[in-house]
Amino acid sequence: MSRPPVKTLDRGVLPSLLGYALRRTQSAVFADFAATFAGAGEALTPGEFGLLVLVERNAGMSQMTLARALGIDRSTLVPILDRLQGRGLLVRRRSPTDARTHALGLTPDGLKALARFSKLVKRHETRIASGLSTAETRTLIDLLEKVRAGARPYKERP
Amino acid sequence: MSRPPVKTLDRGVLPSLLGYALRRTQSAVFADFAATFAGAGEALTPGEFGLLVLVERNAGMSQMTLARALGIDRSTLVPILDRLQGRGLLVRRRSPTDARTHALGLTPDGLKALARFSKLVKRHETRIASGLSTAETRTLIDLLEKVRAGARPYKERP
DNA sequence: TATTGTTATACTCTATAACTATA
DNA sequence: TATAGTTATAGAGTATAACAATA
Repeated sequence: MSRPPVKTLDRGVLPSLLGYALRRTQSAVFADFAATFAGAGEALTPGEFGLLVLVERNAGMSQMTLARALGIDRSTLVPILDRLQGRGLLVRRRSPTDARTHALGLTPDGLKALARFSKLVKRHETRIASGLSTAETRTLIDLLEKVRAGARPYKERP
Repeated sequence: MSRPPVKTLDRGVLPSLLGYALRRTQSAVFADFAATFAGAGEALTPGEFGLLVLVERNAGMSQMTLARALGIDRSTLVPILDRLQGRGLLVRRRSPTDARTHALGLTPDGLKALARFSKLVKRHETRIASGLSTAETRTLIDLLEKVRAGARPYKERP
């Protein structure tokens, strides 16, 4: 019945395996996020949640501004907004001051949904941090920020 | 010149923002990995590196075994192996004991490439951990493992 | 001329379902 | 009947290049 064990890259292969630990944890956390939402009959990705929060806190922002804040190309953003708009959570309004841009905003439904989503995210955050003390969680976030600071920026200046 | 500041979700929105910190750090680390390889004229993703290490350490393993170890569907694995095989790094051999399966292995070129890749990954790992002491790095990996343990598993048993 | 949003196009990663060869 | 690998297909995330509208 039992399969022979597979030698993984857990140990010995690399000095610290920080990147690997990060990837595995991130994957498990993503799965927990999805499971938390699915269990409540909702469907949302962490990226969509982040986007909605950004739009809620910066009502009227343009797609370019949002794309920059998310670190993605403006063309990538288009189908993502299409979907959220199709779900009735978000609207593109014509900016009165610059007709080239759209003023993004949440619909009343979007605001209600975001309130529900935030509760689920809190539940999710509580679960993934359940093995850690408050101090440990604080330490973890601090260390993650230090790692982020040490990583090379996305685009090297040419 | 300066753009008005965008309110992000850094603070106040959620209890701990662990998931968010994880995502941002993971993204920066991924970018550093890519930049490290691009800077050396090589191209490889963290996932491809992990796959190569797995095959090197488990020569003759089948695609199903590898897919399970990677946590992906067997159909997802096919084009990934196609590409690595197309680059001459990996081979699918017919298993002598079970003709349904392929015995995976690295080519001599694949072994040489993996040695180069491993040096680059060490360089990358050193850089991303450069802001941390050895003890902090150890702590970070331990805390990440605790988080992973607290997250719900991918598939709930039905 | 430069910027914004969109479209067209192209990869990659991911999955499910159906097919084939084998067990 | 069950398993391994493949293919067909589809959805999402990512990008670059070109285009129309507007500044």
